[in-house]
Amino acid sequence: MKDKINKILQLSPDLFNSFWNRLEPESIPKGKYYIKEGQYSKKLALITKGAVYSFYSKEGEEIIEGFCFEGCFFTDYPSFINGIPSKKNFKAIEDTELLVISKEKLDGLYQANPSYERAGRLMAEYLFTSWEMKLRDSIFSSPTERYLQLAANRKDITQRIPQYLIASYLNITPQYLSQIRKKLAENE
Amino acid sequence: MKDKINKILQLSPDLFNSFWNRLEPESIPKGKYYIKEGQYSKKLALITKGAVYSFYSKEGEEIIEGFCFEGCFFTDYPSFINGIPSKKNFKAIEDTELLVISKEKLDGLYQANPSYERAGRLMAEYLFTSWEMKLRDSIFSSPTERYLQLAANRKDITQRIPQYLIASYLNITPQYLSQIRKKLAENE
DNA sequence: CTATTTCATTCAACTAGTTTAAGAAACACT
DNA sequence: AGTGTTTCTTAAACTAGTTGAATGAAATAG
Repeated sequence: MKDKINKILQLSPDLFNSFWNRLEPESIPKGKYYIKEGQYSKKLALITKGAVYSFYSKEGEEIIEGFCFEGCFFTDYPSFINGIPSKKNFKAIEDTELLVISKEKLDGLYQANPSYERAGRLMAEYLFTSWEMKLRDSIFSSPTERYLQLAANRKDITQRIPQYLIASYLNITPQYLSQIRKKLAENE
Repeated sequence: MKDKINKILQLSPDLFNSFWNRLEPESIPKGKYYIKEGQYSKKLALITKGAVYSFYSKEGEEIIEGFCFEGCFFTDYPSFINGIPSKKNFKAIEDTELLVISKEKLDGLYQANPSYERAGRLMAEYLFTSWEMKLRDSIFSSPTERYLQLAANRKDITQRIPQYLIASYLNITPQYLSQIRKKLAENE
């Protein structure tokens, strides 16, 4: 996992370890919130075990934005970066173990060594470009197509996550997802 | 305009000027492409005059992602950052004047001074967070609501941009936008 | 200043996705 | 095991948004 992460950050082994040693363990029990909308997200969290999903709430409904599994960093970036209240929520799907670093400590690293500045830039660029791809995908493809892609490329999601959450992620009702699955099964 | 830009980049006056002096003028005539999908986007461009829009093409249709006006930086970021072919197009809506910097020169700056590294990070973070807001907006609001927001907050768009492009931006057909406008006008 | 193309509107028929409501299946808990 | 709870499926009625075709208005070219 460390290797996978440093592929993005491109830090020297020493600097990477120094970053890693500043991470502190936390845990979230299944079904519990880690961040609620309105709160300030002051920590960057890495999942070492478990799964978390992020969602907006609209009229009591959860509108799921994404899922995070082992090896994935998450935080509410607008809140973390700009110090504004978070507009979304993060909740554990399973019992989850984290390694976290506070905004202050991270800023400390940025100032301590330009390599961290660079790592921060690479991270933001990485997030930004993956974001673009997600947006493109959601514009381009119908729910059926997106479900097919998910089933093909993201077994981690389709196998670990209940269907009504997947429906919310695809931005459709569970009933409609059921209908899609039925049609796909018929055409086998 | 310079002030507005350096509010994001947070460079010292000297470093900002040094960056600014590396920019080179280019121009795009109305209706012409600046980047076509499949090409490599190797420059970051700032609009000093005119307007540009970016779009994906799907079965011959243009699906508009966004508009850029004076003071706005644009490039295909995934292509620019990761050196992959661009998946979208950029075309001038009006005769447009640019200031551009190549990826190589920008990387040169990053290496020359950590302040640029920091500016790059701030830029990527800024883009990333505005992206999130755009995505949230498009998930949350109906086309009618989004049109109302546009009409209220983005006169630059509704006044300068033809309606069929706005429809594409809202991800609806021009016919439906017409219908929306009619209904809104009736309820005045 | 007319001819041509491009843009905006209207309408009717259609399709994709929602809603409501009900039953079936899986799960959790003494 | 059996009972309550949560998840998944099915179906019918509905709504939002599309398609296609026709019409008029505006911009552009020659």
